[in-house]
Amino acid sequence: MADAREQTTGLAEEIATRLCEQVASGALRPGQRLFETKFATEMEISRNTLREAFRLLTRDGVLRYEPNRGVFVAVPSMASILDIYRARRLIEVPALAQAWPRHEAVARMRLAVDHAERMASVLDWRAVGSANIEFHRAIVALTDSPRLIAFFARLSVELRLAFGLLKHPAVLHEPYISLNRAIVQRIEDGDQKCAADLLEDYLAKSERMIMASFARLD
Amino acid sequence: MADAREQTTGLAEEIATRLCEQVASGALRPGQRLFETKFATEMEISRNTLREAFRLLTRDGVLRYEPNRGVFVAVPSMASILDIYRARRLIEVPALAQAWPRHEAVARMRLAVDHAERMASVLDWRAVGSANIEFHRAIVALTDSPRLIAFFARLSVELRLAFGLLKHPAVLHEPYISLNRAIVQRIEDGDQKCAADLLEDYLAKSERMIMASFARLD
DNA sequence: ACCGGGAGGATTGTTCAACAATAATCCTGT
DNA sequence: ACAGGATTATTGTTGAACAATCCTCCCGGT
Repeated sequence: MADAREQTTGLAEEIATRLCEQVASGALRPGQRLFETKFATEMEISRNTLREAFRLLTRDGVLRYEPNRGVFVAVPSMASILDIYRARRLIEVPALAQAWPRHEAVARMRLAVDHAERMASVLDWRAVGSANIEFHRAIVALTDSPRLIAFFARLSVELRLAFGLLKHPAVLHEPYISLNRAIVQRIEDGDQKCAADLLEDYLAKSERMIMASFARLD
Repeated sequence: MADAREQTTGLAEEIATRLCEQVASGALRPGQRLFETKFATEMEISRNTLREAFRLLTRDGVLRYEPNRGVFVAVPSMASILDIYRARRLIEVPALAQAWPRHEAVARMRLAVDHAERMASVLDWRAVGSANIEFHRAIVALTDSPRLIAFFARLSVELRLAFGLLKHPAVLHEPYISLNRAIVQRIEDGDQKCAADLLEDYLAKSERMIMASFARLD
């Protein structure tokens, strides 16, 4: 979502991606109410344009409308986490299983892992989380399917939202770097089957972990 | 997309679904330009509200923005058809393979097949097409996954758009009714594996057919 | 006849101001 | 303490305005 786009596409979309980034980065917290007038003046745009941006993000599941009360940052639930992981399994595993080892997205995967490792060495765990998500986007990019890629982009924004809800200790992201490294290694070696199996493990482990963190919340 | 929603959700969304229905029903043809002032006055809403609706539908892939020229009804290409069928396979086949035979969506599948047959007997082929798509939505509903269901709803709108582009002979929809009947029968009998195989055949056949029709166009 | 280049009109992009409708808050009288 | 009504804040929707951009068509030069 919050990636390559823009140009002259229009102010509303630009605002939408900016808001999306703020949500993903944690500047806007889940459940927070977004007042139209306040944000419009802050971002120096008109209320109408802001409303267009809100509509966009509502469609993406980043924001939530309440009929006559306004928009709020979406708050992820256990049910939504389960749903997201289910969809992830459905998309990512076949994507990896049918991967062409010399697809350009493999390089993206490698870059994402490297970046995650660098960020981990500086203890910037939020950046590690972003890099890990970029890794999985690269996996989906292996399919060359615009619709699957767009769908997954939405899922990943929602996922970042959920991560933002949790406390951010190293344990949330650090263990997965080496797993990702193993996966990309297998793909580069041409062993898609094994890579897909590893990914399945990854997803199971990650899902369990995030659910457990969630349960420890409220 | 153009289904259960509404209530007090807001005028823009209501307009969006109405436009979406018009697109799906063929009242708005692919490639057609949508003038803001014209539609705003016709539908008796303000231009601002209409623009919000446009933004919504752009996100769904129903409309297309061209920077300083306006919005157009999206026109499906061969590439998009291929992409849609790829995503359909990825989602529908596992959905069916893991189906619980007494899931309520099975009844929806049965109803859709019955309806398609009735419409075929009256030679209303557009309605047959809609019923067939409803059948496949019901398949995805077997997953109980809100995100997959929403994603598939988008795909199905795009698909209807593509059908609208084609000439509408019986051959486009009629052969698939009996295939659908066979699939729902297998599910009711608890033979998911066989149902999934049948679905795979269905999709392959349907894709070949639509691609051939497409090639015969321009 | 052909081509370049404005002039003018149409349409979008964005803003602003206004008001009705609804929800939240506060105040008051018991 | 609390029910109920008045007040305020916010959203929902509209209309008008103006700049920016694109399209068309006409005109003049070669």
